[in-house]
Amino acid sequence: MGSSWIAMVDCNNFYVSCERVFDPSLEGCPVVVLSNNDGCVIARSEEAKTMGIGMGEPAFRRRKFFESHGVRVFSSNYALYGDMSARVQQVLARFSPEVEPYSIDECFLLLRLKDDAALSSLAKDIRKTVRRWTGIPVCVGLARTKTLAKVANRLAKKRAEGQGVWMLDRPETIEQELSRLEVGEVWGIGRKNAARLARYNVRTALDLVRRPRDWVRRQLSITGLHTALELQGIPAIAFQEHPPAAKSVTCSRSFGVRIGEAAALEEALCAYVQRAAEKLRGRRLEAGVVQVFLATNRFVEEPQYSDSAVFSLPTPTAYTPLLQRAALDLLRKIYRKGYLYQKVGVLFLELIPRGQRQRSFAEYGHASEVCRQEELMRVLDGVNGRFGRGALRFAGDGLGPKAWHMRQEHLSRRYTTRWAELPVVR
DNA sequence: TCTGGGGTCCTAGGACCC
DNA sequence: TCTGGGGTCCTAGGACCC
Repeated sequence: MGSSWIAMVDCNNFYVSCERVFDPSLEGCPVVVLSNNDGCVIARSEEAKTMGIGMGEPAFRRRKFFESHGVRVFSSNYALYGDMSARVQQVLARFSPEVEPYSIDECFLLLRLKDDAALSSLAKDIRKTVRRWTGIPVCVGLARTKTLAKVANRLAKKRAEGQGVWMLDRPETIEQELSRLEVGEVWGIGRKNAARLARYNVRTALDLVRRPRDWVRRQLSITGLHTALELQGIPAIAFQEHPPAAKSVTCSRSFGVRIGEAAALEEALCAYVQRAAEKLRGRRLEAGVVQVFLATNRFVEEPQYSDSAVFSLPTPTAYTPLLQRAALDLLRKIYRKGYLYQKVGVLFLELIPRGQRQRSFAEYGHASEVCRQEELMRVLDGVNGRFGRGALRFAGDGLGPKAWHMRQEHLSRRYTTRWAELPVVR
C-alpha cells in the first residue's frame, strides 16, 4: 500500500560536526561550540556530553575544566554553519520535492511511497548520502505526523540498533514509546507547561494523550491541543513546503562589557541597524515599523532597567540611513542615565516585499531620490558581499575601538565562504 | 570580569464602535 | 440620562522552538 510519511532529518551535534568536517583532528575529542560573546555552551560532541557538560552552561564557569580535560572550544561561526546547512538541504532535496527546512540543522521531508516496505531503506540511503556528500552525520525519524517524527528522531539518536534511523508506525509501539517519554520533552510542550501538567499528574506523553481534548485545550491552548492530536497520529501541524514570509527581522547583541554612556550605545545600535537592514534587503523586504529596546544585565545586582519604543515610518524602507535615524531617535527616548547596559537591539516589523510599497504623495516628487537610495544600498551590499561584512560601513557605528564588540576568542576560519584566505579588509 | 540570538504563536484585557 | 451586548482591533506579556 502506498502512502505518505514525514521524515525528520536532524544533523547530529551540528555545529560541532561542521567544525569537524574542516578539522579532522577534532574527531574523537570532546568539542564544544559557544554562543555569541562566548557566553554559553550551545553545541557539544558526544564526548563532551559524556563528560557532563550541559547544554546552555555558562562558559566562564567551565573554563578551567575545558583546559584540564582537553576540551576543544570554538566560538560560533555562523557563516560556516549557514553554508553547511544549505549544502545538507540541497542533498535532501534530491530525495523529495517536498522539503520543509525547519531550523539550521533540521528538515522535514514528505515522502510519498508506492510501497511502504521501501521506507526504511530510503531513510538509510538519505543518511548515507548526506554523510558522503557533506561530511555531516544525520539521524532520520519516520512517522505519520511531524510531532511523532520528532519523537522518532530522538529514538534514532538514542538507540544504536536503529543505525541512525527510527520508524514509529505501529500503534502499540507508539503507545509504548509515549509512555516512556517525559511530556516536557515533546516538541511544543516545554518546561513551564510540563510543570503545570505535573500538577494534574500528567507526566508522560501518553498521560497527555489520554486526557480529554477540551481539558488539553484549556490547559495548553490550541497549540497544545494540536500537539496532543499529532501524538495520536492525527496531522494537525501543516507541512509547509513554502515558508510564510518573515514577519520581523531583528539584530541585537550582548556587549563584551556593560556600557553606561549614550554615545557607545548609539554606535552599537547603528551597527545593528546596518546588519538588520542588510538582512532586510537580502530578503527583498522593506520595514514599516522600527522598534528599539535596551536592557541592563539581569544577572548582576545593580539597578535594573529595560524599555522599548516603536516608530511607524511614513513609508516603508530598507535604506540604512533612514532606519538608523529612526532607531537613534527611539534610543534617545528610552535611554536613562545612570544604568549600566548589557544589550541594545533593533526590530523591523510590518514588513512588505520591496516594490509593493504604496508611494506617499510626497514621494512622487522624490522618485529619483528613492532610486538613488536603492542604488547606494545595492553597491554597499555588493561590496560587503565580496570583501566581507563590514568592509564598507557607516560612520555612525564609530571609528575608534569598540568596547561593545562581542568576544570571539575561539573562532575557526570561514572555510567555505569566498575570500576565506584573505585578511579582513579594512 | 565572564550567563546567546532570532524567531513564532496565543491569550487576556482594554479601547472603541455600533 | 442610563443601560446593554457584541464585535473588532491593538498591545503586552508569556510561552514555545532551535
